[in-house]
Amino acid sequence: MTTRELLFLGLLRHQKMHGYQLNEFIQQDLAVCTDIKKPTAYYLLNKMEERGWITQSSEQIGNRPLRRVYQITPTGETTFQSMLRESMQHYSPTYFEDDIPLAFLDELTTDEASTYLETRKEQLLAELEIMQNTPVHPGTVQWMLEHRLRHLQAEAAWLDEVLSRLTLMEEE
Amino acid sequence: MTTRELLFLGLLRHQKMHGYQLNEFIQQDLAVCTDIKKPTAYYLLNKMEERGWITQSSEQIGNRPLRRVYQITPTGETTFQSMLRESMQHYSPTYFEDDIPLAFLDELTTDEASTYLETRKEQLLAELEIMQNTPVHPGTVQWMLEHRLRHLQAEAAWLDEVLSRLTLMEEE
DNA sequence: TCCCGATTAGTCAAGATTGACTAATCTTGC
DNA sequence: GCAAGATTAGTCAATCTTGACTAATCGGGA
Repeated sequence: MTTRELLFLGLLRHQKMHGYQLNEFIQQDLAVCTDIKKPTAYYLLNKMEERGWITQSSEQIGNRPLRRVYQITPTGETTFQSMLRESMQHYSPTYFEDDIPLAFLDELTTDEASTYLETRKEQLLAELEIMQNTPVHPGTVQWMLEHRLRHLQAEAAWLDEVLSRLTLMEEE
Repeated sequence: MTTRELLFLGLLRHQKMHGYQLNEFIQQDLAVCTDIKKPTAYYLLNKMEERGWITQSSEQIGNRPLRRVYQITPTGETTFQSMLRESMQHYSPTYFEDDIPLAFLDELTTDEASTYLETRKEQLLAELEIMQNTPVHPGTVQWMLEHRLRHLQAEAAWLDEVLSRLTLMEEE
């Protein structure tokens, strides 16, 4: 995912941030769109520094441990601009992990399959519920929420169809 | 993705296969649901052998290079059964790489953004076209195709909405 | 005041993934 | 009959990702 680097650059454009802050923001506010783990974040930030897209400096507040503050460079800004345009105009296919078990649906009895898929559906509906009750986020994060909402709805509709087909097969 | 291992086990249940054959099948028939590269496949197959899920044996036909034939073991079959049930009942969230550029949509003029998203839409529609003209696949592969089709349609609808909102903003 | 769990800030080694490469055989067009 | 490209079958080194760990400081209740 090259877009992970785009994300870091985009976040650093508005303000310098330290590693912990970046990780917090990604895990709390951007959980809808990505799931970058902490060590991955530091790895990418180091790489970006080597490439000259950002700089690191150390900062200490009180007796807290030293922390690295990351700041975008002019090169980083240029990179951001071109990566944004590049990624904005390309559709990249998404693979659904859940498709693979689906390929072996016929190894289970229709009855057993239905039970499992009902469980899955409940989880899906729970997530839909959460999303629909999420307070409106400012700016473009809201767009991502809506995007995700649409896909979740498509997924729910699809699951319903699979389940009803299974029921039909069961009756035969 | 643990489901990649499920996939290999599922494929080997019906017939022993050699590495090349597995890779061919995944790239040609399962391109809708995954994109496992060749070295990843061999890596996973080796790991699965170490765990005792499959066995390797060498085979030579004519003067062709030696090839490894993979075969599922009883342990592998048990693993398949439990992995299938496990994965079938859990919904796992999908992240869309395209969401990240979307987060910085407001860094572009509405005009420029529209142009890029139109390009993206064309690629999406081209893929939709291909999928709708794909001949019906046998068995459950067809289900995956339909699943993907639904998500592509949701994506197209979403893109349309973003584009129309951008147009509204442009008029203000 | 002092102890314990939460928070802060990160590291490390192990595991997963892939682009680029190798090296043999086949095939087909002349 | 043979040279050039396609196909077969796989390897290797580099890169990316993460679970589990470390080690300090802070906050609040007994």
